[in-house]
Amino acid sequence: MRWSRLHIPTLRDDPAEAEVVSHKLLLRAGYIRQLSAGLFCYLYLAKRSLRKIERIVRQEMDAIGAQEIYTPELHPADVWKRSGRWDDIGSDMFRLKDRWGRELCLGMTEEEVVTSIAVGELRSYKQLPQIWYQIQAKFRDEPRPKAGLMRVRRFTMKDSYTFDMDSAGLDAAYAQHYKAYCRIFDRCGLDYLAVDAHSGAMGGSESCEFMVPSPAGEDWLVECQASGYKANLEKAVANPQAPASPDPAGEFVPEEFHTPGAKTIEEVSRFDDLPPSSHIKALVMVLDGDPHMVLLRGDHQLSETKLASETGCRELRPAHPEEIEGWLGVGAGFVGPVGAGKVTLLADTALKDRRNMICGANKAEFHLRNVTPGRDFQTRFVDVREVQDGDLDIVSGQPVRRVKAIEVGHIFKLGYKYSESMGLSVLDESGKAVTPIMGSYGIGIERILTGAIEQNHDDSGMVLPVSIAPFQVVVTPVNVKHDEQRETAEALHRDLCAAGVDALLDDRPLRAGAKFKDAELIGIPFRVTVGRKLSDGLVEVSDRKTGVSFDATIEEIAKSLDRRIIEAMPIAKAVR
RNA sequence: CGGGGCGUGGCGCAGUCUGGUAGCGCGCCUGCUUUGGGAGCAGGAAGUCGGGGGUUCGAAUCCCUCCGCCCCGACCA
Repeated sequence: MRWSRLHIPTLRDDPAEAEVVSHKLLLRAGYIRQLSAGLFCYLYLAKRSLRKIERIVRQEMDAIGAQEIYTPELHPADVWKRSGRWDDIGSDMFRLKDRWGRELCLGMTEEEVVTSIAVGELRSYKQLPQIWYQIQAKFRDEPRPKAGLMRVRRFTMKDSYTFDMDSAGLDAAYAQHYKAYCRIFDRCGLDYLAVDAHSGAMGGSESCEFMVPSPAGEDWLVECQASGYKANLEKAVANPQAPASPDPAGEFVPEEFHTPGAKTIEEVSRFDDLPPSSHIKALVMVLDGDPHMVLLRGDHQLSETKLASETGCRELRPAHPEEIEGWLGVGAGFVGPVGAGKVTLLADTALKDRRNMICGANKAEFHLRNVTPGRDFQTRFVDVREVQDGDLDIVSGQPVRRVKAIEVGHIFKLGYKYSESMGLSVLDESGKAVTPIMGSYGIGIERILTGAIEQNHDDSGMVLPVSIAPFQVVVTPVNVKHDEQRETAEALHRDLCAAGVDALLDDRPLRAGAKFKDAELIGIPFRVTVGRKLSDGLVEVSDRKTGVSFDATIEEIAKSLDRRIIEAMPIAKAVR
């Protein structure tokens, strides 16, 4: 391709609306343009790069025997009603009506559609297992699209679905996907982690997220290097650090003390000289309409995700101030478990075996000291605490740390949720109807590009892995008016393309500096400069990542570049 | 949905407080010079100042209203 004929609108300045690196660079390098909040147009470079990512994904999916299919992005409401998710999913789903008033939605995931196909097609155990996948647009009406391609309302997803006769079959399909995903992310040059994850609205028993550590990420994962433990913060477990001061020994009776104006743990601890870890934090939450008081150690944070999965509730929110007043007769700052009346108590496991703690007295301006869980109030103990930096790993006892990351893939063991609700069944060897067990597996195609940019950039621009860069090589004649330089560059470019190298010819009539800057900005891994050394029969090859350059003769260049590209190509490593 | 910010040629911004008919840098076009790290000179094109309404002799500027975008929070498969 000749750069002079391409539309690659690079910008010198960072667009004002971009905050995160990948967003800035995608705009500046002329990869994307925004159409509206969370909606982006992909220009030529982005499209090329995404196509390369998709190609890797296809190769690895095909390699595990998955079959590529396509289903429409527009779904009739009917299939979603059959699984129950038409009502379960709220305003995240784009819903619309056709001219007859029939309800439709834009697909945000395809379990329902794929299962409905399976219902019509699969009859016999002989047809199983099946792995179906597609690479297709998904739509989510995000409350807040942000950070360029990171969180958008339309994105490209590789989603696959497996159907098996039994859980051993599902385990195998899940393991196959796990391995394929590792190979995909390795080959895309990502530094990633596979973490234990929460299944959320997808349902199912087990799930694993593929996370790319990056400060720009929106998810947290928890990792212990000593034991290799890795989990999404929503699911992570660890032992809390010991309380900052030991509980007072002895059998004391709860006793009120005056704490005027002290509503937060911080403020109350000024009255009692005890650290937050000696306090009980009481949060009034509404779970499916019912009042609950969730008790945590004063220095701990509630994980709403854990609370939801521990209680199995569908809807969860903090109580409004008026509700708290109504149920407990006092404002939020002074509520506590002792004498909480009809409000259901739930305590975090970190409060088990603690004694003589501080908590709200359910009386304005008063707190209680010497409160011992299990003696002064009865409750169920559940793990609803968000893991903190420095907590101790369950297995190794070593500290864990929290890391920000971008989710690029997620694999789920779905179980029977969709096959059962939608009536999928096949006959087994004995002629008995059996409900197949399903799995579902997703990859965010654009997030691979985003993650790669976040992890690979410098002050000059993107430094893309050669496997997903829009071009592998750019051939740059320093001065196109110089006939010999121009002709040599054109010939080189032709030879490279003929040799299977994905090369771009920068034949624009610009000064060399401007061309170098642009090539660096858009992240082409190698540059061949045809310039003054041509009189000695030499051209210069420079490596975008290291900045290192070397001279090569024109005769050798195709071969030596080919070798460099192969060496630089990220390869699938051993499965982690 | 709550809080904050912004909206002026393609991009980045000034001008708004204090009303007087739009400016700077980059980019773009033409010519000449230049040509290995975002060239120089000369000439030029390009703006419903987000939309609508109002106040005023006069509105980018003041008032009302609507829209859009970004950030924080809530939410999130």
